[in-house]
Amino acid sequence: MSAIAEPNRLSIIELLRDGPCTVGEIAEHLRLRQPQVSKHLRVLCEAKLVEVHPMANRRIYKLHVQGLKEIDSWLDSFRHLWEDRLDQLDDYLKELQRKEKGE
Amino acid sequence: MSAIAEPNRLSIIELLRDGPCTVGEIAEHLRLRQPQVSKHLRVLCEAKLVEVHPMANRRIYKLHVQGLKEIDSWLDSFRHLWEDRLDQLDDYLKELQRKEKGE
DNA sequence: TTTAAATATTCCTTTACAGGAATATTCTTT
DNA sequence: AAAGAATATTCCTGTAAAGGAATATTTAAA
Repeated sequence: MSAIAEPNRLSIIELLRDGPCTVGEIAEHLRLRQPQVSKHLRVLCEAKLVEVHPMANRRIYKLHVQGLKEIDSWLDSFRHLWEDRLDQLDDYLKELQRKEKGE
Repeated sequence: MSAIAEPNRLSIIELLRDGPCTVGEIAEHLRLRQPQVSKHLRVLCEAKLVEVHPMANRRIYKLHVQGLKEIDSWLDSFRHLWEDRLDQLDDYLKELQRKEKGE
């Protein structure tokens, strides 16, 4: 998760949403220097959020669907919060009162 | 996004998934010291991922649905990647070839 | 085979931030 | 009012990591 915390890396991910890119293209679009882009891509690769396809001289980067799916399935465990309309706070307060009486 | 990058904060979020908690309870469950928990909660609050409900002596924290929804809707823009079965790489390679012939 | 392009890596410096310890604040209880 | 919970804040220190500059590496082109 910390991989997409860095703003420039988030931008890279969002840029790649529109399709694969080479390192140079990314650097140009985001107005970053090539070495930094390479470094960020390295981190994103290790986080399985991006994958490389060496093609002759260049290296084409694209989103790694697997990694994004994992974030999605993590969010899944929270979805009930806004689908069900249960008010957790009320329940908690009642629970609290119950405990305090018990003491 | 950087709010949930920190491991302890991620744990807090996951703990609150099961319902509201007071600062002390969080500290106890996660084996963290109270001041650190307060600091993390501050960050999570500012990120709109968590909300406070002062209740007498204590402060009850719970998930802020809005913030989680925003992450979810951000992910929405990527969902077509694994729903449609389009191979972006092939398209990009063809595009690349086209450009190189043009030069 | 030398040169040039595209990308990766290394080293250095600076900065952001997490944790620890101590203290301040707020509210309750006696 | 005083004492004691529960929580927040401040100050300090160490460390991880991002950016800059220079350099190495790989592959294509001449």
